[in-house]
Amino acid sequence: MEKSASNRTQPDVSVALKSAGLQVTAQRLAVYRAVQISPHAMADEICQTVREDLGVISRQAVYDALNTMSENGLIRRIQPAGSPARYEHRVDNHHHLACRRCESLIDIDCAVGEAPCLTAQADHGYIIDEAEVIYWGICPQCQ
Amino acid sequence: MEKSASNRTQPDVSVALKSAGLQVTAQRLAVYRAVQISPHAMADEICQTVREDLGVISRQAVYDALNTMSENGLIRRIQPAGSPARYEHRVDNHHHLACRRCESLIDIDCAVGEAPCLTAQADHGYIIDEAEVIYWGICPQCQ
DNA sequence: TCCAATTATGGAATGAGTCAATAATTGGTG
DNA sequence: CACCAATTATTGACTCATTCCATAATTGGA
Repeated sequence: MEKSASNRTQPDVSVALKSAGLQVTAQRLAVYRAVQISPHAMADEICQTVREDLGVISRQAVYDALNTMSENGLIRRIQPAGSPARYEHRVDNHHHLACRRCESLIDIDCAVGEAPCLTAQADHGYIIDEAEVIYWGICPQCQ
Repeated sequence: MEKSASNRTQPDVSVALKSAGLQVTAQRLAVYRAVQISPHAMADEICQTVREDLGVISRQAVYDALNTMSENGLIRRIQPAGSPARYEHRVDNHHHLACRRCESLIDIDCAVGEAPCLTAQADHGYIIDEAEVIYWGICPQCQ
Protein backbone atom coordinates (compact mmCIF):
# COMPACT_ATOMS: atom_id res chain seq x y z
CA MET A 1 0.00 0.00 0.00
CA GLU A 2 2.57 2.57 0.98
CA LYS A 3 5.64 2.69 -1.17
CA SER A 4 8.76 4.83 -1.40
CA ALA A 5 7.45 7.68 0.73
CA SER A 6 6.74 5.50 3.71
CA ASN A 7 9.23 2.71 3.38
CA ARG A 8 12.44 4.09 2.05
CA THR A 9 15.49 1.91 1.79
CA GLN A 10 18.77 3.38 2.95
CA PRO A 11 19.84 4.20 -0.64
CA ASP A 12 16.47 5.92 -1.10
CA VAL A 13 17.17 8.06 1.93
CA SER A 14 20.58 8.96 0.58
CA VAL A 15 19.07 10.03 -2.70
CA ALA A 16 16.38 12.04 -0.95
CA LEU A 17 18.97 13.77 1.21
CA LYS A 18 21.16 14.59 -1.76
CA SER A 19 18.35 15.93 -3.87
CA ALA A 20 17.46 18.20 -0.97
CA GLY A 21 20.99 19.53 -1.16
CA LEU A 22 21.98 17.84 2.07
CA GLN A 23 24.93 15.69 2.85
CA VAL A 24 24.50 12.03 3.56
CA THR A 25 25.92 11.29 6.96
CA ALA A 26 25.93 8.20 9.10
CA GLN A 27 24.06 10.13 11.78
CA ARG A 28 21.25 11.14 9.49
CA LEU A 29 20.86 7.67 8.08
CA ALA A 30 20.78 6.22 11.57
CA VAL A 31 18.23 8.75 12.75
CA TYR A 32 16.08 7.92 9.76
CA ARG A 33 16.38 4.23 10.52
CA ALA A 34 15.36 4.81 14.14
CA VAL A 35 12.29 6.77 13.07
CA GLN A 36 11.43 4.01 10.63
CA ILE A 37 11.77 1.29 13.24
CA SER A 38 9.66 3.01 15.87
CA PRO A 39 7.25 5.48 14.37
CA HIS A 40 5.81 8.15 16.66
CA ALA A 41 8.88 8.03 18.86
CA MET A 42 10.09 11.22 20.48
CA ALA A 43 13.53 12.79 20.17
CA ASP A 44 14.71 11.22 23.39
CA GLU A 45 13.86 7.66 22.41
CA ILE A 46 15.25 8.18 18.95
CA CYS A 47 18.47 9.39 20.51
CA GLN A 48 18.73 6.19 22.54
CA THR A 49 17.98 3.98 19.57
CA VAL A 50 20.59 5.71 17.46
CA ARG A 51 23.14 5.36 20.24
CA GLU A 52 22.56 1.62 20.36
CA ASP A 53 23.22 1.65 16.65
CA LEU A 54 26.09 4.07 16.16
CA GLY A 55 27.67 4.08 19.57
CA VAL A 56 27.88 7.80 20.06
CA ILE A 57 25.90 10.71 18.74
CA SER A 58 25.16 14.03 20.37
CA ARG A 59 21.69 15.00 21.35
CA GLN A 60 22.05 18.02 19.10
CA ALA A 61 22.97 15.99 16.08
CA VAL A 62 19.77 14.04 16.61
CA TYR A 63 17.68 17.19 16.97
CA ASP A 64 19.39 18.67 13.98
CA ALA A 65 18.83 15.61 11.84
CA LEU A 66 15.19 15.45 12.89
CA ASN A 67 14.65 19.12 12.13
CA THR A 68 16.48 19.07 8.83
CA MET A 69 14.73 15.94 7.64
CA SER A 70 11.33 17.26 8.73
CA GLU A 71 11.90 20.53 6.93
CA ASN A 72 12.80 18.65 3.78
CA GLY A 73 9.88 16.29 3.88
CA LEU A 74 11.87 13.14 4.58
CA ILE A 75 10.07 12.57 7.84
CA ARG A 76 7.13 14.20 9.51
CA ARG A 77 6.87 15.82 12.91
CA ILE A 78 3.70 15.59 14.95
CA GLN A 79 3.11 17.44 18.18
CA PRO A 80 -0.02 16.31 19.95
CA ALA A 81 -1.04 18.52 22.85
CA GLY A 82 0.67 17.55 26.06
CA SER A 83 3.34 15.48 24.37
CA PRO A 84 6.81 16.31 23.16
CA ALA A 85 7.31 16.21 19.40
CA ARG A 86 7.07 12.82 17.75
CA TYR A 87 8.44 11.72 14.40
CA GLU A 88 7.33 9.31 11.74
CA HIS A 89 8.58 8.19 8.36
CA ARG A 90 5.14 8.12 6.74
CA VAL A 91 4.91 11.41 4.89
CA ASP A 92 1.80 10.76 2.87
CA ASN A 93 -1.61 12.16 3.67
CA HIS A 94 -2.85 10.56 6.84
CA HIS A 95 -4.01 11.52 10.29
CA HIS A 96 -3.70 10.32 13.86
CA LEU A 97 -5.70 8.78 16.62
CA ALA A 98 -4.50 9.59 20.12
CA CYS A 99 -5.46 8.01 23.42
CA ARG A 100 -6.06 10.46 26.24
CA ARG A 101 -5.06 7.94 28.87
CA CYS A 102 -1.98 6.13 27.66
CA GLU A 103 -0.56 8.62 25.19
CA SER A 104 -0.60 5.98 22.48
CA LEU A 105 -0.80 7.26 18.94
CA ILE A 106 -1.74 5.39 15.81
CA ASP A 107 -1.96 6.25 12.15
CA ILE A 108 -5.30 6.57 10.52
CA ASP A 109 -6.04 7.05 6.88
CA CYS A 110 -7.52 10.29 5.73
CA ALA A 111 -11.24 10.24 6.36
CA VAL A 112 -12.15 11.96 3.17
CA GLY A 113 -9.87 10.62 0.51
CA GLU A 114 -6.98 11.98 -1.46
CA ALA A 115 -6.45 15.42 0.07
CA PRO A 116 -9.88 16.92 0.36
CA CYS A 117 -9.54 17.53 4.02
CA LEU A 118 -7.70 20.58 2.76
CA THR A 119 -11.01 22.15 1.92
CA ALA A 120 -12.05 24.18 4.91
CA GLN A 121 -15.49 25.74 5.13
CA ALA A 122 -14.05 29.13 4.29
CA ASP A 123 -10.38 29.75 3.78
CA HIS A 124 -10.49 33.39 4.93
CA GLY A 125 -7.91 34.22 2.30
CA TYR A 126 -5.37 31.76 3.63
CA ILE A 127 -3.47 29.53 1.25
CA ILE A 128 -3.92 26.20 3.00
CA ASP A 129 -1.36 23.48 2.43
CA GLU A 130 -2.06 21.02 5.19
CA ALA A 131 -4.90 19.81 7.33
CA GLU A 132 -3.63 18.34 10.54
CA VAL A 133 -6.21 16.12 12.15
CA ILE A 134 -5.93 14.43 15.50
CA TYR A 135 -8.77 12.31 16.77
CA TRP A 136 -8.80 12.16 20.54
CA GLY A 137 -10.32 9.28 22.44
CA ILE A 138 -9.70 6.22 24.55
CA CYS A 139 -7.94 3.24 23.07
CA PRO A 140 -9.28 -0.33 23.39
CA GLN A 141 -6.80 -1.30 26.11
CA CYS A 142 -7.63 1.72 28.26
CA GLN A 143 -11.38 1.39 28.02
CA MET B 1 -24.84 33.01 16.36
CA GLU B 2 -22.92 31.78 19.35
CA LYS B 3 -24.68 32.04 22.65
CA SER B 4 -23.95 30.97 26.21
CA ALA B 5 -21.06 28.68 25.45
CA SER B 6 -19.06 31.27 23.63
CA ASN B 7 -20.12 34.53 25.18
CA ARG B 8 -20.71 33.96 28.83
CA THR B 9 -21.48 36.86 31.08
CA GLN B 10 -19.67 36.98 34.41
CA PRO B 11 -22.70 35.53 36.26
CA ASP B 12 -22.77 32.71 33.71
CA VAL B 13 -19.16 31.95 34.47
CA SER B 14 -19.91 31.88 38.17
CA VAL B 15 -22.73 29.43 37.62
CA ALA B 16 -20.57 27.27 35.39
CA LEU B 17 -17.80 27.23 37.96
CA LYS B 18 -20.17 26.33 40.77
CA SER B 19 -21.87 23.57 38.87
CA ALA B 20 -18.45 22.09 38.20
CA GLY B 21 -17.95 22.03 41.95
CA LEU B 22 -15.43 24.83 41.85
CA GLN B 23 -15.22 27.97 43.86
CA VAL B 24 -15.82 31.32 42.28
CA THR B 25 -12.80 33.48 42.81
CA ALA B 26 -11.83 36.88 41.56
CA GLN B 27 -8.77 35.35 39.92
CA ARG B 28 -10.77 32.82 37.95
CA LEU B 29 -13.28 35.38 36.81
CA ALA B 30 -10.51 37.71 35.73
CA VAL B 31 -8.71 34.94 33.86
CA TYR B 32 -11.93 34.07 32.10
CA ARG B 33 -12.43 37.70 31.17
CA ALA B 34 -8.92 37.92 29.78
CA VAL B 35 -9.45 34.83 27.65
CA GLN B 36 -12.72 36.25 26.43
CA ILE B 37 -11.18 39.60 25.53
CA SER B 38 -8.27 38.15 23.59
CA PRO B 39 -8.99 34.68 22.29
CA HIS B 40 -6.02 32.51 21.33
CA ALA B 41 -3.82 34.31 23.83
CA MET B 42 -1.14 32.36 25.65
CA ALA B 43 -0.67 32.00 29.37
CA ASP B 44 1.88 34.77 29.50
CA GLU B 45 -0.29 37.37 27.81
CA ILE B 46 -3.28 36.31 29.86
CA CYS B 47 -1.20 36.78 32.98
CA GLN B 48 -0.35 40.33 31.94
CA THR B 49 -3.94 41.18 31.08
CA VAL B 50 -5.15 39.86 34.40
CA ARG B 51 -2.51 41.84 36.23
CA GLU B 52 -3.69 45.03 34.57
CA ASP B 53 -7.11 44.11 35.83
CA LEU B 54 -6.57 42.75 39.31
CA GLY B 55 -3.28 44.34 40.21
CA VAL B 56 -1.55 41.20 41.45
CA ILE B 57 -1.94 37.54 40.67
CA SER B 58 0.66 34.83 40.67
CA ARG B 59 1.68 33.13 37.51
CA GLN B 60 0.66 29.89 39.13
CA ALA B 61 -2.83 31.06 39.88
CA VAL B 62 -3.21 31.89 36.22
CA TYR B 63 -1.93 28.51 35.11
CA ASP B 64 -4.11 26.83 37.66
CA ALA B 65 -7.21 28.73 36.60
CA LEU B 66 -6.51 27.98 32.96
CA ASN B 67 -6.01 24.30 33.65
CA THR B 68 -9.02 23.95 35.90
CA MET B 69 -11.30 25.81 33.55
CA SER B 70 -10.04 23.84 30.55
CA GLU B 71 -10.61 20.56 32.34
CA ASN B 72 -14.13 21.60 33.16
CA GLY B 73 -15.03 22.76 29.70
CA LEU B 74 -15.29 26.45 30.54
CA ILE B 75 -12.54 27.33 28.14
CA ARG B 76 -10.60 25.41 25.56
CA ARG B 77 -6.89 24.90 25.22
CA ILE B 78 -5.22 24.65 21.83
CA GLN B 79 -1.61 23.76 21.30
CA PRO B 80 -0.53 24.26 17.73
CA ALA B 81 2.88 22.84 16.92
CA GLY B 82 5.65 25.25 17.71
CA SER B 83 3.53 27.47 19.91
CA PRO B 84 2.90 27.52 23.63
CA ALA B 85 -0.63 26.64 24.70
CA ARG B 86 -3.33 29.09 23.73
CA TYR B 87 -6.76 29.51 25.24
CA GLU B 88 -10.14 30.52 23.94
CA HIS B 89 -13.62 30.90 25.35
CA ARG B 90 -15.37 29.33 22.38
CA VAL B 91 -16.02 25.77 23.44
CA ASP B 92 -18.34 24.70 20.65
CA ASN B 93 -17.34 22.55 17.72
CA HIS B 94 -14.97 24.52 15.56
CA HIS B 95 -11.48 24.30 14.17
CA HIS B 96 -8.51 26.54 13.50
CA LEU B 97 -6.57 28.07 10.71
CA ALA B 98 -2.93 28.81 11.47
CA CYS B 99 -0.43 30.88 9.55
CA ARG B 100 3.00 29.32 9.24
CA ARG B 101 4.68 32.70 8.98
CA CYS B 102 3.14 34.98 11.54
CA GLU B 103 1.77 32.52 14.04
CA SER B 104 -1.68 34.05 13.68
CA LEU B 105 -4.59 31.78 14.46
CA ILE B 106 -8.21 32.19 13.56
CA ASP B 107 -11.38 30.25 14.22
CA ILE B 108 -13.00 28.36 11.44
CA ASP B 109 -16.32 26.60 11.51
CA CYS B 110 -16.41 22.87 11.26
CA ALA B 111 -16.08 21.87 7.63
CA VAL B 112 -18.52 19.04 7.83
CA GLY B 113 -21.33 20.22 10.03
CA GLU B 114 -22.53 19.34 13.46
CA ALA B 115 -19.88 16.93 14.72
CA PRO B 116 -19.33 14.50 11.92
CA CYS B 117 -15.68 15.18 11.79
CA LEU B 118 -15.72 12.74 14.66
CA THR B 119 -16.21 9.95 12.17
CA ALA B 120 -12.78 8.69 11.29
CA GLN B 121 -12.25 6.23 8.48
CA ALA B 122 -11.80 3.41 10.96
CA ASP B 123 -11.87 3.95 14.68
CA HIS B 124 -9.56 1.02 15.49
CA GLY B 125 -11.60 0.35 18.60
CA TYR B 126 -11.02 3.80 20.02
CA ILE B 127 -13.88 5.73 21.56
CA ILE B 128 -13.39 9.06 19.84
CA ASP B 129 -14.69 12.19 21.54
CA GLU B 130 -12.96 14.96 19.68
CA ALA B 131 -11.53 15.72 16.29
CA GLU B 132 -8.94 18.42 16.49
CA VAL B 133 -8.32 20.03 13.14
CA ILE B 134 -5.72 22.62 12.35
CA TYR B 135 -5.43 23.94 8.83
CA TRP B 136 -1.93 25.20 8.11
CA GLY B 137 -1.20 27.80 5.53
CA ILE B 138 -0.23 31.38 4.83
CA CYS B 139 -2.51 34.21 5.85
CA PRO B 140 -3.50 37.04 3.49
CA GLN B 141 -1.11 39.56 5.08
CA CYS B 142 1.86 37.21 4.83
CA GLN B 143 1.31 36.17 1.25
C1' DT C 1 -17.94 32.37 64.32
C1' DC C 2 -15.05 28.58 63.48
C1' DC C 3 -12.89 24.90 60.72
C1' DA C 4 -11.93 22.03 57.05
C1' DA C 5 -11.35 22.32 52.33
C1' DT C 6 -10.15 24.79 48.49
C1' DT C 7 -7.36 28.14 46.32
C1' DA C 8 -3.44 31.42 45.88
C1' DT C 9 1.41 32.61 46.54
C1' DG C 10 6.43 32.31 45.87
C1' DG C 11 10.25 29.90 44.76
C1' DA C 12 12.60 26.04 43.16
C1' DA C 13 12.82 22.48 39.75
C1' DT C 14 11.94 19.87 35.38
C1' DG C 15 11.95 18.83 30.57
C1' DA C 16 12.04 19.91 25.82
C1' DG C 17 14.36 22.34 22.82
C1' DT C 18 17.65 26.07 21.04
C1' DC C 19 21.97 28.84 20.70
C1' DA C 20 26.70 29.60 20.03
C1' DA C 21 31.48 28.42 19.76
C1' DT C 22 34.62 24.95 18.46
C1' DA C 23 35.99 20.66 16.21
C1' DA C 24 35.49 17.30 12.74
C1' DT C 25 33.88 15.82 8.05
C1' DT C 26 32.77 16.25 3.49
C1' DG C 27 33.32 16.78 -1.39
C1' DG C 28 34.60 19.80 -5.19
C1' DT C 29 38.93 22.06 -7.29
C1' DG C 30 43.44 22.66 -8.82
C1' DC D 1 46.24 13.55 -4.30
C1' DA D 2 46.13 17.49 -1.27
C1' DC D 3 43.76 21.59 -0.03
C1' DC D 4 39.97 24.61 1.34
C1' DA D 5 35.52 26.26 1.89
C1' DA D 6 31.21 24.67 3.30
C1' DT D 7 28.55 21.65 5.81
C1' DT D 8 27.79 18.94 9.81
C1' DA D 9 28.73 17.21 14.60
C1' DT D 10 29.99 18.04 19.40
C1' DT D 11 29.77 20.19 23.87
C1' DG D 12 27.92 22.93 27.19
C1' DA D 13 25.32 26.74 28.49
C1' DC D 14 20.90 28.66 28.26
C1' DT D 15 15.81 29.79 27.40
C1' DC D 16 11.13 29.11 27.83
C1' DA D 17 6.82 27.02 29.21
C1' DT D 18 5.15 24.54 32.65
C1' DT D 19 4.83 21.92 37.01
C1' DC D 20 5.84 20.77 41.89
C1' DC D 21 6.01 21.83 46.59
C1' DA D 22 5.41 24.01 50.93
C1' DT D 23 3.20 27.72 53.05
C1' DA D 24 -0.27 31.30 53.46
C1' DA D 25 -4.70 33.13 52.53
C1' DT D 26 -9.69 32.58 51.40
C1' DT D 27 -13.93 30.49 51.10
C1' DG D 28 -18.33 28.76 52.45
C1' DG D 29 -20.78 25.26 55.15
C1' DA D 30 -21.79 23.67 60.17
